[in-house]
Amino acid sequence: MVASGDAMESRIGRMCIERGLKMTGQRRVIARVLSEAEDHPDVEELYRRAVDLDSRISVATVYRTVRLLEEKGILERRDFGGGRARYEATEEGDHYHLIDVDTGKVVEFEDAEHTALMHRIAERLGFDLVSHRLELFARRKPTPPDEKPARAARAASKDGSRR
Amino acid sequence: MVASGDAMESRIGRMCIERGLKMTGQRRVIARVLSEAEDHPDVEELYRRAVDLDSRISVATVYRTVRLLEEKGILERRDFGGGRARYEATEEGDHYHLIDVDTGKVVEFEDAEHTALMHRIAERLGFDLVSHRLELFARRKPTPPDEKPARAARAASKDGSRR
DNA sequence: TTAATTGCAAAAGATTTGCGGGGTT
DNA sequence: AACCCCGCAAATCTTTTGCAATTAA
Repeated sequence: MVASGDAMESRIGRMCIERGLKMTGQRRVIARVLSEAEDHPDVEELYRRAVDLDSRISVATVYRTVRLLEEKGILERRDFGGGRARYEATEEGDHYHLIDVDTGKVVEFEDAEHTALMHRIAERLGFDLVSHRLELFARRKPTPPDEKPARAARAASKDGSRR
Repeated sequence: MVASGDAMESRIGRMCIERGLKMTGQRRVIARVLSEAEDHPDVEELYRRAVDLDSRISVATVYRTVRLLEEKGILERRDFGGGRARYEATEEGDHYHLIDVDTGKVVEFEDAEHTALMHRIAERLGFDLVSHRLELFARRKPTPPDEKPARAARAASKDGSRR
């Protein structure tokens, strides 16, 4: 058989191959879109981005692929309210999301203290923690008129899919 | 007019009256079902329980009522996974949910430390916390063979709606 | 009386699926 | 060649809504 060079394969594309998934053209495209996404797109948005790269892709396939990758642990499904599921690549270490209730922007953050606390709480109740889910809904703090405007938050601000 | 005694009104029924909602027969029934619920039923389940008390109720009305009560702050909508929204009466103080991944049972718990931490985190990111959401998914800890079996957890164990 | 509420069934929005054709291993 | 995957459209599932009839205030 022909040697299949992974050289041009996206990060998620490589993960698919590692897990022995059959790499079709559309999977490669979707994997690339996901690899390049820095936000938390929903299926509609993934579909738009994928079609931009290759028009021979249907929403059904995006749904099927996103589902498959979630089962394989490559993707994680999120619910930020708004009816549609949103996705992001699985990353090392837990991180959480703060949703700006006015703009819909999503800010990611880590907090080891919180993670540890979750384990302690489950423990206290007689359980082993399998996973947990945390979302903060918040409003940007108004800048006090007398102080110099606050600089941008250190955490990355990632917007969601289009409205 | 005839004096309308609240005496036989359910707890949530009284809250509806306080907020000036028009009390129809179906609302009274749904309010009663909600007042008596000790779990986190979804709309289907609420509908079943309501119909048991009065067959002249439609699912549409349950959907409409549950939505109205949520807007009025009387109910809170929950998402424990599984596709359908689930509801519980708003209570004093924040409490959270641990879902047993094997049985679907829901355990409620409070944790002031966690609540405080959430405010601190939002603050740190430059936001005012509006609300937050936390769910633990966990598995009951196996009883070590050498020790006497653990007694029931102190927290109340509430199951969800039927599967 | 008057405006709000209800039932019914149709509509909507998101996601899944059956099927015949096509691509990957 | 064998089996998996794709596109399409129809099907599901949950929740919402238009409309005419009914009811609380």
